[in-house]
Amino acid sequence: MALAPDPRTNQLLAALPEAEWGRWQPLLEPFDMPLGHVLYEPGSTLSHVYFPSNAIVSLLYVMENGASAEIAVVGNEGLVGISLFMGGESTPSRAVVQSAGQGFRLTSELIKEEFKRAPVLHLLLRYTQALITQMAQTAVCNRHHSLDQQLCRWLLLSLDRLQGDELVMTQELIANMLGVRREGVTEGALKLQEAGLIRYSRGHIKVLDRPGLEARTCECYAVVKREYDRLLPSKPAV
Amino acid sequence: MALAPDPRTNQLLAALPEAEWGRWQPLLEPFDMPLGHVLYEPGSTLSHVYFPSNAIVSLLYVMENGASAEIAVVGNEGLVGISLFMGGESTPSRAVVQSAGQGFRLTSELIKEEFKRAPVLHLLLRYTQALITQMAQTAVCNRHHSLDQQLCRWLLLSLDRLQGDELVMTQELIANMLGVRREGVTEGALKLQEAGLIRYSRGHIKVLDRPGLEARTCECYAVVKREYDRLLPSKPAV
DNA sequence: CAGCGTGTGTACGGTATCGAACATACGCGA
DNA sequence: TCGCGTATGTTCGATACCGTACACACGCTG
Repeated sequence: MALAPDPRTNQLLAALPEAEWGRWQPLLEPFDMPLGHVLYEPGSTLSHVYFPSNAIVSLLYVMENGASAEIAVVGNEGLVGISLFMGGESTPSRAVVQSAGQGFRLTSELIKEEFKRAPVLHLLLRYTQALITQMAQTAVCNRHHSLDQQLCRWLLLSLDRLQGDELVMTQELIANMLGVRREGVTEGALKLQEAGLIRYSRGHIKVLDRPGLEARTCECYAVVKREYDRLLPSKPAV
Repeated sequence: MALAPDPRTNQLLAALPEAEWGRWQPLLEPFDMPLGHVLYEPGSTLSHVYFPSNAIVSLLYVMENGASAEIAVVGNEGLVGISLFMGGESTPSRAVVQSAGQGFRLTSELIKEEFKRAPVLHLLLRYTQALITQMAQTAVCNRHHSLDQQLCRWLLLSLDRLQGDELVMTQELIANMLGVRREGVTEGALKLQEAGLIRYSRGHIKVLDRPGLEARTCECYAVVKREYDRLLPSKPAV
């Protein structure tokens, strides 16, 4: 209903070099962003990238039980849909308009055109997206899950990054990583040991029952692992 | 001391197309990663990107009071130093070897060579890095700061993304964003209103004393804002 | 202007984690 | 083999937040 604002209200569009701006300007489509409108759902393939002019969009992660946490906010300083040019096409999060307004959008084909020229980038950008997922999930996990669950998640993530089933790591250090007290890690580790899932002693942790850990952790571990597997298949690229 | 492992133990290097691999192989420098070694400090300009072979590196955010939280873990599935090719050169976090091992590294000049070809990318990648900072800081804030502080942070971040001093936003929605109960937001908002910092009524929040909010929030707001300002100066690029 | 829905205020016990203080115990090095 | 340093275990009260339940009250709509 409202008049389309100046596209260059968006600071990213405003910062475009003139050559690119000339190319993009005719392709930008004005787009209305009413409160609550969902720009993308977790896992869906994005059709556009969105440049808010005067709207705010929340990147939200919704957990299996329905609880949610905002991962980040995007306003006229940015864009919604980085996974399109990161190479992942989708993300595990949802984008919801949190404050109504207008913006502009560009089709996925056009934004991807801009990346055709740089072949190596894609690999690094895909990795970056996986890393971003890990960060986002860390935020969610910090908010919603118990220390015990987070400990399991942490052990599994670390294990995935090593060969073998043993970690050299004191509980004090783990506590630093998780941002909790050492005593809390001690109690959690005790429970895991009593359950026969791990065995540890003075800085050496041996994982005896990996599926058991996976059963005790929260969904966060699986979300991160799935994204790494999806974005970084172990085969060399063609 | 140990023999340098196969560079392609690192899955990113393994996934490189043969053409790139041929270019990179002679340039990769074997690199030892002893426990506790710091690959980069917050704010420092990176000299290399690191590809762990059998080590684990933690991306750690250390707060002003010394408390810390891990943002992400990197092992042989990835690399340390994305800010180099993201364009930001540095990050507010620290990278510490969490599990000793070896890896390879590439100088910043070489990795940046790979990006010379794609001019537009830089803008988008710089924005991405700012967004990543926001996510990381969200994780830290979730772990360490009070609901009251997080509420102030959230109001300020939202305000920065709008014009004016008013938000149209119910406490229920804010609670969803922060991942807390609605009642908690009510109590926090009450305190802010009683302190004369905001005034609100039925979904309309007016900010009366912005500096007052900044004084009440945690360092997280400033960290994020500083990174956005640094990475995305409002002037159009040349 | 009457009524109802939505947004806000309040109160309760329950619990996970904190902060601090201290007890034990493994295992390396002298 | 003896000690000492570092790693782990245990306890305590304090507190921030949760889950639930319910009361109030603004303002839109009929």
